[in-house]
Amino acid sequence: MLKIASWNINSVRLRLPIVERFLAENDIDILCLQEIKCQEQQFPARRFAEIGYPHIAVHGQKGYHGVATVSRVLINDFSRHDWQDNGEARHVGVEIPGIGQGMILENVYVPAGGDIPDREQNVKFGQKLDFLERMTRWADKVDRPTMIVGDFNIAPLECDVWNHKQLLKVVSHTPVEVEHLGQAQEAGRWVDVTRADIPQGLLYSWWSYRARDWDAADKGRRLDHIWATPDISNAAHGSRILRAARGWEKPSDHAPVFASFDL
DNA sequence: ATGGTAGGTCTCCTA
Repeated sequence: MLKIASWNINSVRLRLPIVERFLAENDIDILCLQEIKCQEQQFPARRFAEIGYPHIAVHGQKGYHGVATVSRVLINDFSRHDWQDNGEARHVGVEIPGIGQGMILENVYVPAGGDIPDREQNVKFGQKLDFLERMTRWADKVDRPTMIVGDFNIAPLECDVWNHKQLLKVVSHTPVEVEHLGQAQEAGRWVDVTRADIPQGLLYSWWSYRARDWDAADKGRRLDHIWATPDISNAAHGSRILRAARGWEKPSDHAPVFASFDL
C-alpha cells in the first residue's frame, strides 16, 4: 500500500514542526508540498532524511512558490514543467520505479490568478488560463500510469465551495477556470480520487487567513486535489482532507489531502 | 462595498 499526501505549506521552513506532526500521525509514504517559498539549497532535506524521508525532489525559487516531493520509498527526479512560461517553480514530477509499473507522480501548483477574473484587466488571470491550456496539451500525450496532485487553485464543483452563487465571479470558482481545469482532467483521463471517495457534501481544503474565525465562518473552498489515471484510481481508498490541521499552531491556510492506494 | 492576514524579503510582492 502507498499513502500519498499533498499540502500547500506556505513556507516549509517555518512550518517544519507541523509537517513532522502530520507525517508522524498519518503514516504518509510520499508528501507533495507546494509554496515551499525557498530555493533548493535552503530546503530542510537533512531533517526530512532524519525522520525517514530521504528521497527528495525539489523545484524551488527565491521567496515565492516552489514545490517539493519527499518520500520514504525510492523516487527518481523525472520532470519540471514551466506551463506558465515565466520561470516560476510550480511543478516537479517524479517516477516511483518500484510501484505501478513505473508510475509518475506529478506535483503541481497552479497559479492563483489574481483578483479580477478577466485576462484583459488582469495579466495573472490570463497566465493561469494559459498554464492550464499548456498543461492540457501536455496531458493529452501522457501514456503512463499517473497521479497528479497539488494546489490547483480551482474548486470545480458546487459542493467544493461554501456558496456557489456568491463565488461564480470570484477567482478559483469562475466557469472559465472550471472549464479549463475540466479539459486538463479530460485530456489526462484523470479521476478525482477524493470525490470518488466522498461524492456527497461540502468539502474544503482552504480557508482564508483573513476570516476572523475560519472554523465558525467555514467559508472554505476545495482547492487541493488528488487525481489519478483509472488504472491507479481503481486501487484508491480512504481519501480525506485533514481539516484539523488548519487549526494547528501557526497553520498553513491549506489543509493536507491524502489517499491510500493498494498498488 | 470594503478590508481583512500571512510570509519572505529588502520595500512591496504574492497569495
